[in-house]
Amino acid sequence: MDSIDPTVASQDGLGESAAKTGRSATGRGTRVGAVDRVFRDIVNGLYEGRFVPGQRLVEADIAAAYGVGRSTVREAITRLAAEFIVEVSPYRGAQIRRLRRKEAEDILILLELLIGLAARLAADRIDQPGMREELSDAIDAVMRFEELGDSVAFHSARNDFFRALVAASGNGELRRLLRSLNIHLLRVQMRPFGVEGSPERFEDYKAIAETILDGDGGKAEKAGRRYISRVASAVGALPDKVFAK
Amino acid sequence: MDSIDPTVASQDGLGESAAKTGRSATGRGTRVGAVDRVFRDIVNGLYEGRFVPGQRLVEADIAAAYGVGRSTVREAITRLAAEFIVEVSPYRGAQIRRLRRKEAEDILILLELLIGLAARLAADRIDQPGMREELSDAIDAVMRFEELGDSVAFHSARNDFFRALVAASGNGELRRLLRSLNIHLLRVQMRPFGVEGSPERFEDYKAIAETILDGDGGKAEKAGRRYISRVASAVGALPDKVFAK
DNA sequence: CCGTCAATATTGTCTGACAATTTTGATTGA
DNA sequence: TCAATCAAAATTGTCAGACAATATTGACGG
Repeated sequence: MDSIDPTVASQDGLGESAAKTGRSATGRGTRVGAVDRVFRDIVNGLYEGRFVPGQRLVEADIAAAYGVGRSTVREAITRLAAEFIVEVSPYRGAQIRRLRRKEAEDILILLELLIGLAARLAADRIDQPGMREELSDAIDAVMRFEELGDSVAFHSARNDFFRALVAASGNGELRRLLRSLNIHLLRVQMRPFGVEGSPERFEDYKAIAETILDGDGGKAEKAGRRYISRVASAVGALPDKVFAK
Repeated sequence: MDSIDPTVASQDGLGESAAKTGRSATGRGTRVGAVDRVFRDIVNGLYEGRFVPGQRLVEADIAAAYGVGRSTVREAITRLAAEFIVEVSPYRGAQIRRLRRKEAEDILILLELLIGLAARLAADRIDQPGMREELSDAIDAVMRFEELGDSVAFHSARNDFFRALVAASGNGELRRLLRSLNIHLLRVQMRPFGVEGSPERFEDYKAIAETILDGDGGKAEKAGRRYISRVASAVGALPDKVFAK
């Protein structure tokens, strides 16, 4: 019954809001079905703290909370599992993945490579119509938070910036790949320890954006990699209790 | 009813054989359930030509063919979709993904980066116990096919080699990431055109293995990247009809 | 406090149902 | 003949209920 701490919250409001926001994974702007609604809301809930790493997802509870059938929940969980957001063990159910230190390190190694690539490709394509403007807007939005502190709005702006960056790279598979790399989890797990809000990061964001806007692929790649490498250092300095196992 | 050409073959034999072979995605050697059986058999079927890119997967047909419920099929398809092996559109079902030229190119760009990384990391860790031997065996198995022509056994040996390579890299996330990059599809779609069997490739395999066994990370990375880059050239030279859209 | 075992909870899967939507095929009009 | 139209059929999306398999819990005795 009441299984866990930050339990599946309000019955309807959340699901509804997610339903309106969402776009289908299928690509076109299709209306979202019940599975999508549940899936999205759990991912969003992760960011909003309604679900936390380690939390168990009991099918019946979720079905009741969202007012959907168990098969729908099951499909949503299957998708979460396929993206490695949850771990499923047979007859023991799903729980939100909690990264071990080694896993976080491994992810960051890959992330460094991929963000570096994204930055380089983006720089090479910056003269594509609309590209420059979009990226420029995105970085401006981020930099506006340099004075202000950490906040939900900041995280959102920074997300948008990286989304724009990856989009600018023009490599669709890269977008997919980054999604299956669990940056979600990394962020959520590290967030309470202020890895990402610190002032020096703004230097990095600025450097990435400027080198890309200059069309300098080599420097952009370096800037991208340096940023992730610094995040990795910060993560490495975190105490054991942040990580699983 | 009878919807497509290479239709879901024999009723029982395939599922059974897959069931015995399989290991669960969960990590441990758990017994596979019905969903796993279907999922695996479709992926294997791809390699064996029983399923081809573009083919439609009708839930009821598959359920009947494997003797499972539709919900089971549905879960299997959800997993296939999450790994981008099939594309699902609402109310129009799933069909095996067929790569466009651009997608294949994008994949190869990423693959070059990731195989390069895998080779470098593997070289750095080659002195880990058992590592050297495993990789050595794997490359020997591959090279044994230099004289003989292309064959199923060769593909299997080469797969084992790369699996060993990635395992040697010690980066678990890299393994996952490579899985969600659709090398499956790339291979299957290109195979009829002999991209991978050609003799020059053996030079590449040898170079990768030797540099890793020497523990030379820099050279290993280069060798890995060069190999993929050559595959990319070959793929680039293929005619349009190989690709979708 | 520790092991044993039954009661309970939860997952894995099947079946059957029905609405929503797409696809197909027949009919009609130009 | 061809194209537009519309009903019939096929297929998917979702739910509910059922039951076996397995894991977890808690009571009991030592």
